[in-house]
Parts: sequence; structure tokens; C-alpha cells
Amino acid sequence: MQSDENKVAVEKNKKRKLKTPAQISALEKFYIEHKYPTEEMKLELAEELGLTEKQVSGWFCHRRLKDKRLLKDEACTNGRQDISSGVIQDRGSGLGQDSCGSTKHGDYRHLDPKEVESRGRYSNDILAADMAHERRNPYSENVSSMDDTSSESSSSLQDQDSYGADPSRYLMPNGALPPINPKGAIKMRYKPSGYLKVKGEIENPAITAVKKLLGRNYREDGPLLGIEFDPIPPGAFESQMDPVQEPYYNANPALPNSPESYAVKRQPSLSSRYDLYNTKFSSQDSHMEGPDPSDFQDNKSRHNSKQRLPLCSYTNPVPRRNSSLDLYEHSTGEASAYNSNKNHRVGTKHGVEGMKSDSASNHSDHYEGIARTPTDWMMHGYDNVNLTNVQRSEYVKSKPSNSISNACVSMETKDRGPTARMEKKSSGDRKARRQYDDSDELGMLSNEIMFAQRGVDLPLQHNVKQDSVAEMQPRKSQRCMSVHCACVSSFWCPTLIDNFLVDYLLAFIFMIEL
DNA sequence: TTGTGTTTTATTGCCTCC
DNA sequence: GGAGGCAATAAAACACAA
Repeated sequence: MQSDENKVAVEKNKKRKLKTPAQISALEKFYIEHKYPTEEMKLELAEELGLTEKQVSGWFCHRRLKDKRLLKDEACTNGRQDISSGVIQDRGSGLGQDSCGSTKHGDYRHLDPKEVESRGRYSNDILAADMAHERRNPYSENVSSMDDTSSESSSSLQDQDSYGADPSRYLMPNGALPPINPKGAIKMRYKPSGYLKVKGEIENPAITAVKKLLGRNYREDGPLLGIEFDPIPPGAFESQMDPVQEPYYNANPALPNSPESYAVKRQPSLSSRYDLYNTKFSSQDSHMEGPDPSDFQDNKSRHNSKQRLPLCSYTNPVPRRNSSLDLYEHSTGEASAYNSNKNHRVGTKHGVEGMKSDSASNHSDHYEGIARTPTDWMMHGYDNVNLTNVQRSEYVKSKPSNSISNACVSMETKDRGPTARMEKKSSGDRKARRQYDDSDELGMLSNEIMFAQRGVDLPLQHNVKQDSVAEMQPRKSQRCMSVHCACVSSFWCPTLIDNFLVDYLLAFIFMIEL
């Protein structure tokens, strides 16, 4: 009898048991803080979680292996991408070949394992793993809320539970990166994230080819593709006047005012958002510029990587189309995409689904009429490419259900102000509108300054063709015109336009040319 | 519902370090 | 030699598509 009981007990113990969400959450949290916990830590943790020390040790061991595996996969992926593109990317794939070749005893071998400890805060692959965990774990949200009372370290855990790939998650409240543990910094070099990561993912052969074709003409800090801009309207930057009372420059007086003016007017506000965005990402980029990146979004899981990778291709030349939809949704709805972790989540189920619903319900409205964003301006102005509404709808229909597009959504929402539909909305939106206007003041100012600088420093051959601009600009004030010009100028203004957008634009143009 | 693929957990053996 | 860690392996649990 006793032997039978023992047998049963052994069987019971032998049969693996899934750890509860709370346990996993706690373990993950601890793992972020201490990649290599001491025996005391393990004991304490085991006691708290009702596990054995052996289980805890094993979990940490497997967790490290998981990290390593994900890192290796990511590195291999990047390495293949580099090969396929024929260009050695100076960012985003440093680890690749080295780690691909040898895995014995891990890629951390060259580092003191202890030095690797506590790097988890910056370890994006952990986030990816957590994202994978979330996919599997329907209780994640509960766990997340459960940890609400936790202290600082738990905040990261909570973020984990949300599994947002938002690169700003680790930013300090003031938007700056938290102080970097030198030890962590070492590891950081291997873990690109945020913009750099996304960029590395999407920088497919098409973009590479475009860059190759452009050669010297492609300057990240210079005019784009030789697009000609019209000269700055006289007095465009004169003292700001009441947009209602003041006369305004109108290159084409025949054009009536239209709601687009509102949308266009909003564009400058994006600069402030862009600045913030770029601040975040550029800060991260500064850490990513190292020889070796991998990336948390890619690290999500092998399974998801397989699902995601094919979507990195530009089957949809304008994946950003959904973004404006998203923007509309968020600008009028509850949470803005800019602040939403979910919208930064790359390749997450929710994000994709959200996009689908957006496209399905709103795309027809969003692409009626003329271009409303700087990107649209470019599309109209460049090579006289006139996209019909139908075509645009098709862009939407071919909604990119991929991580990149999802990332674009979040970026897009930063790029674009509210669409013209905002103008049509009821007065109930005026409150939100005022908020935009507030930001517009700052944004316009910065844009105008930027534009003025450009007017001095750069030749004017890069002015957008006036027709295209006039066609799209309902002008209500001189200031609006200056804003319009500033928006156009943002395409070659390095501080306003993200390289990410440039890449997409290049890819789009490349598609057109093909 | 089922088959397949992925992830997680547990176990074992080997290696390195002290 | 013991402790700790890594890698390999098996099996259970899970996710997802057909």
C-alpha cells in the first residue's frame, strides 16, 4: 500500500504542473531583476510561491535558455536578412553571425554571467517571451492587475503583463532613458528595440534596393528624392495672425476652403509628438547603434516569428494606410494610439485585430477626397501619382496584419494629426480639438522655425510643386500656409521626419516605379 | 474534433569553477 | 568533490488550423 502511495506520489510529482500565472508573473518579475538569483533568493522565492527551490532553479535555468534561444533565433534572422538584402547593415544585426555559429554554453560565455544579471530591465527578448506567455496565458490581465500594488520593479512587470512592445515602457517619466546599468549596457548592445528594431525588421531588400539606387542622393538628413518644392510663399513666416481675420496666402485662390485645412493645420502638432517620439526612439537607437542587435519584438517566439516574417515584405505598399484610421479611432475614442501599449505591440493579436476592425469600418471615409497628410502630399506630388479612392481603399483592404504594420500604426498616429473627418465632427469633439490646437501652437512654431532655417540653409529647388500643394490646401490663414509648407518641408527635415517614414516612403515610390 | 506544431516543465548528464 | 549552470531530451500543456 505504502509503495503504491509512493508510486502515486512520484507519479504526481513527475507529471509536470504548469505554474500559475501569479507564479510565472512573480518569477518573471524576479528574473528581470536577477537573472542569476542566489540560493537565498531562490529559497525565498520558492517559499513565497509555494514551489521548491529545485523548481525555481529549474525555471530560471530554462528561462535563461529561453532567452538565449530567442536571442540566437533573432540573430540568425537578422543575419539572413542581411544576406538577402545584400547589404551589411550597420545596425540591428551585430550579433547575428557569431551567435549563429556557436551556441555551446551560450552567447553569454564571453561575459561573466554575473555581469549579465539584472540586465533584464533592458532585455527585450524577455518582453518577447512575455508576450508569448501572454498569448498562452488568458490570465495575464488578472496577473497584471494583481501586481498593481507592486513597487517600482513591479511596474516593469506590469508592463510585461501588458506585453506591450512599446519602447517607451522603460523610459523615465520625463521621457529619458533610465540610468543604464553598465552591466546592462553591455547586454544592451545585443538588444535593439523600438524604432531600430522595427526598422531592422522592415528594412527588406526593397528598401535596400531603393537606397542602393538612390546612392548618394539618399541622405537621411537631406532632401528626399530630388522632389521639387515650390518657393516659400512670401510672408509665410510673418507674425502670426488670427487665422480667421487675417488674409492668407493662397497659391490658388480658386480653391475653396476645405476641411483638409484642419487636418493639415494639425500636422505641425505632430512635430512635437514627433520630437517626443524621436526622443524616445533615438535614445534607444543610441543604445542600439552597437554592432549587434536583436530584438524583442522578434523575440516574441519562434512561432510568431514565422507568422510575422513574411509580413515584413511590402506586399502592401502603403501599410500605413490603416494608421490614419487608427488615429481617427484613437483621437476620437478612448485611448490614443500614441499612448497605447497595445498599439506598440508588434505582432500581437490584439493589435492586428484592432486594425482589422478599423479598416473594415472606416477606410472608405478616410480616403475620400484629397491627400491630407504630408505623406499624402508626397504621393500626390511625386510623379503625379494620383491614387484614386478605390485604390486607396484597396490599400486598406490589403490591411497588413503584421507586426510591422502595427508598429506603423503607432508611428503613424504620431505622424498624422486628426483627419479631415475631425473637422466634420460635432461640437462634442471641440474639446479634443482644442487640445490639438494647443499642441499645434508649439508644433507650428517649431515647424516654422525649422522651415525658416531650411529656407536659409538649403536651396529652394526642393519645394513641392505648387499645384499639388495648392490642390490640397484649403487655406484659412497665412499661418496655415506656412504650416503647410512646413509640413512639406518635414519630408526633408531630419528632425521632423523619422527615417522610418522615409523608408516606407521610399519603398512606396519604389513600388510605383516598378 | 483532431492533428500538428510550439511552449513549458522536469529530468539527466556534462562542464566549469571554487 | 560539490555546487551551479548549460544543453539535450522527453513529455505534458497549449494554440491553432483543417
